Amino acid sequence: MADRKPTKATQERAQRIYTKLEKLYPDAHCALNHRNAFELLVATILSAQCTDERVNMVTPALFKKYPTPQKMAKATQEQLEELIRTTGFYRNKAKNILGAATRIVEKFDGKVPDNMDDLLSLPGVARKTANVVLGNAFGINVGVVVDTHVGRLAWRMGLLRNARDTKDAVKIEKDLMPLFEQENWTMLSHLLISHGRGVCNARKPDCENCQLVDDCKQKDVKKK
DNA sequence: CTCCCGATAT
DNA sequence: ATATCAGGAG
Repeated sequence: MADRKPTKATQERAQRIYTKLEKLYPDAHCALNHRNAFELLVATILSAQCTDERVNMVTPALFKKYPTPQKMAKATQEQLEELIRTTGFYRNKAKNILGAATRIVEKFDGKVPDNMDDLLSLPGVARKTANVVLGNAFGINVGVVVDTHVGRLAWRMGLLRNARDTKDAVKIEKDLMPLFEQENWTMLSHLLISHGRGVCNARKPDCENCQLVDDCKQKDVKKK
């Protein structure tokens, strides 16, 4: 458990990266359309292994029919499945949003919880989804949202202690937290995701047009 | 670890 | 054909 502090060089690189990203994406924000915490919670559950663009195609009809936890809790799983089918994993997701809505009504007075423990008690909600809701719906920075983009970028930019952790979201989160100001944690994931979607994508990173190559390991890998 | 799973890019 | 997309549960 050699949980050493990050090196000063890593700290400085992290700050440099954040500053550049902030200038590149001054209006970075949550790309999942939502009007309140409940909609964001549902949209985030639906976003698993699916583009947020696709999620935004199904949520208007979904929220029109089931705008509140109370209404959604009265839906049948089949009704929900039909509306969310194109997001993939639709049986699990329908069961989870139905179960989450039901639990919110029964245990949380119809309101989406604003703390980590209660959010984690909802079906289909783990740390990533909880961090999204806390950060974007409640403005609470208790952790860093680690999704596939954040994990990939964190590794490419040399912000992880060891490359083995690319699959472990919790370890990635623990590596990232001390490198950035807590008040910036939510924005950090928006910035990394913006860059990860547009430039530093998984398939074909556009290193020629990347402003961060100097702080990136991927450029060496790509030199084939 | 496996499974869930449709849509899109390559 | 294969990889990937704001993951989570068993």
